Amino acid sequence: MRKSRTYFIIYETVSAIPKGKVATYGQIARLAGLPGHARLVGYALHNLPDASKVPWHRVVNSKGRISLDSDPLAGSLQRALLRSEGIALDRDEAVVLGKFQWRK
DNA sequence: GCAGTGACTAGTA
DNA sequence: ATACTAGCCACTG
Repeated sequence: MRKSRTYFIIYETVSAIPKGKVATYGQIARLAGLPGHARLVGYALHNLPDASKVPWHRVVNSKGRISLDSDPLAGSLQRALLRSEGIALDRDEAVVLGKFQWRK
C-alpha cells in the first residue's frame, strides 16, 4: 500500500510533530530530508487517506493557514482540531506560529 | 517518457 | 496591507 517512499517519509515526519505544536510545509520537507519540496508535502497530505492517523492539521503554510480552496471542509475541521489541542488562532483564523511553531 | 498539476515559498509591485 | 509571478520538483495520467 505504500505508494511511494517519499509519502511515507513525509507521513513519518508529520507524525513526529509534538502535540500542541504546528509546523510549516517547508519545515516538514526539510526535516523529512526533502529540502525545498514543500509542495510535495502538500501533495502527500492531499492524498492522505482519512483512515490515517497522521496529524495533518498540525501542518500549515508560512502564513499559519492552509490554502484548502479545493476542500474548505477540511479547513474548518482543522480549526476545530487545532483548538482541541490548545493551539491559539488569531482573529484571522491563522495559527500563531511565533508561539506554537515546532522547533527542533 | 512527456506534460500537466500542486495542502508551498519567497520575491516583487 | 493584498495580488501576482517565478521557481521548485515528485507525482499522476
